[in-house]
Amino acid sequence: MTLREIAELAGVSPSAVSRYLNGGSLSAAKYEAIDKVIKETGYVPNQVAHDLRTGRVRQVGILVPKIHSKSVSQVVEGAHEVLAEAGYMTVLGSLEHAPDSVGRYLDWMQAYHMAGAIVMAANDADVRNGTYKNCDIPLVVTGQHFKDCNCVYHDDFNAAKDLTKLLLKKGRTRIGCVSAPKTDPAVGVGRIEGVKAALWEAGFTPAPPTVISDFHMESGYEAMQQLLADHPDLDGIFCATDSMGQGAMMALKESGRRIPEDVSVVAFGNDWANQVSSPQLTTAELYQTQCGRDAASILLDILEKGSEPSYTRQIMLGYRIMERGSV
Amino acid sequence: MTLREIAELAGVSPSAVSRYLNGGSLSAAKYEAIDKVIKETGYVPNQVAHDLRTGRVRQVGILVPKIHSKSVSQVVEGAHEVLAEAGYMTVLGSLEHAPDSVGRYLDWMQAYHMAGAIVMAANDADVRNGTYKNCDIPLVVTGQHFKDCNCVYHDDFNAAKDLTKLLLKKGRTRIGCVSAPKTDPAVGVGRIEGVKAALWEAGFTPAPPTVISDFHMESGYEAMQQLLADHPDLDGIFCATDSMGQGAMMALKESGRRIPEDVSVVAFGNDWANQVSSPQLTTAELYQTQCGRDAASILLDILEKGSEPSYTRQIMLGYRIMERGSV
DNA sequence: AATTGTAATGAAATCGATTGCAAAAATCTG
DNA sequence: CAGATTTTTGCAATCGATTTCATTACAATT
Repeated sequence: MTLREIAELAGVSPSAVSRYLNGGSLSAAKYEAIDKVIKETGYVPNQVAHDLRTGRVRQVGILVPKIHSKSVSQVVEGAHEVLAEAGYMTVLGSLEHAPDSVGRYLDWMQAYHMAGAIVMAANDADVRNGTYKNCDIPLVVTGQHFKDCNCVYHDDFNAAKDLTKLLLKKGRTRIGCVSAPKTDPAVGVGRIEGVKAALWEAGFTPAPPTVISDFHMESGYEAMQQLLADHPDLDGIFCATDSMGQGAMMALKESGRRIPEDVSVVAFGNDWANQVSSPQLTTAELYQTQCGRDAASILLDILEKGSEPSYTRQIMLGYRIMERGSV
Repeated sequence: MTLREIAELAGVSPSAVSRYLNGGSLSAAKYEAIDKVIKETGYVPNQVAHDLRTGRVRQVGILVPKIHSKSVSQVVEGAHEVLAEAGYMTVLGSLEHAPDSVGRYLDWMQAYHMAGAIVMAANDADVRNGTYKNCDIPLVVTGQHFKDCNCVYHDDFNAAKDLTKLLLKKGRTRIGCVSAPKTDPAVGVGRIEGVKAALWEAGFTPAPPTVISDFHMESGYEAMQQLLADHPDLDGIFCATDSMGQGAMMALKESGRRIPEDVSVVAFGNDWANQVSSPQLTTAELYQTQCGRDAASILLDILEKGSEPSYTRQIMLGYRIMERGSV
């Protein structure tokens, strides 16, 4: 069923049908005739032809490091919510099985003339080699702060600082860290900087002993064992993510230490698992869903309100400390 | 930059450029000339125009009840993996903020002439009112079994039966259930049927006391309290999902019962939280990622191999019982 | 009744690719 | 080397919409 066929059936010109669909001056008689034919035939306009002619594609790409992860799925959910509301489709691109394909995905999205894209920046390598710059659709980066680039990110620094202050307030003075790979600037670097800042302000000058782990619970478990082997007297542990925090708690309990009597533990993410572990794990909650919503809103601002695209918008989101039994 | 401009710059006809892009007889000299111009200008063919002309859109829609959920994100991940590999984009549609819009999404996907769609059927209302039937792009339904419909689903019945047999093997004879709403045929009905079948075969004729809960931990907690109020002597609890299982364990512990000494608990889903709770929760793991992969593969079979579309394919996936401390 | 302004109408061009077809060029026969 | 065969080539039509523009119809004004 094409627009032309509808026009013939209704005895009008194609232009009239187009005006029926998109609004334009049309006599009541013709309107009715077209309406009737369309209802009868169940005609649906070909969106591809529409998009080609108008040059506007109501699709937004979202690039993520992987899909099945709490923070990622929350950001996607937030973005989808806002985009769907505004009539845009969300097109997914995951880097999990093709880690170096940010450029390929962006090319693809440009080829489709998509309205814009949201990029969850897991690492900043692509920013350094300029993948984002020479892209002629509007982009918003999430989870990481970059100069000259629309972005929505979390206050990892202060959240980590507050968690550390909480450890100090509980009388902990020998703090150790289970960190994440440095390739992730926000998680692997920013959070540890927050810890250091809190310790520095409290007068503890040497940097805290830190072991780098790779996000998983098992790896957090091993990292904790290593920390304990080198520094058996630690009494406060900062973990960069919840799963590593849970792994660390396992190692601590296994070593005979009591939480929080002997050691306090804090982590990051507010996963629901933290409520079922014993003790419950104290964490900082980041507003991931809001992050996705805000990224989408920025995009819509650029697309719909036609606001200055060269002006870069940056949004830093807050956090919430969830104090639980582990401190 | 359009194909025509490239043709002019290279001094050839548009057809030649098209042949360069899509493969077709072309002299070496012309090939080189076009290649040079394309490399210099960074030309990317307009995919929308391509799709309009060929009538083939390399996009597949995936309809989900919500995005941020373990099982959903796993299915999406599996589907995306297979689709991306085959050169298709994954377009997301979530029903969370527009519960009744399965039809609207399908219309949208048809308007875009997408290659196909994967539908995670959270409830079967849409099947009953035929939303899926009068859709002229190929569909694959996941998570639920339907006649005359491509689908990939789990063996909820036997998984639940095996979990129940495990309870029986541990000497539990007074079994209670925390179930899910009946609007979800697989989770809310199929799993309980499995429990009943196991009990029946073991000679326990009366149906087990069952309270319906709505998936969340809090609601599982309340359901368990109610079960205990009505049947204080229960010694084995079957929960239809992990989160409800964790809620149930909380209620049991709070009532002073010891797990697994006084009561055994089993649930469904193998969430990682089950490893950090104490005791660790025994569950059945379903292969959600595989479910997504299989759904995508069925679609690709229909699209690429052009296999009989009227022939419906049905795949039932297995499961794995993860026995842990809660039994 | 003549004039002016506004609303309605459809023919034709356009978006940016692909493709059938006939003509031209190159290659292969004997 | 003429003739048959195959490979290259570009013109023009096409996919299914939108949109400009010139024209017609109609109502309002003087």
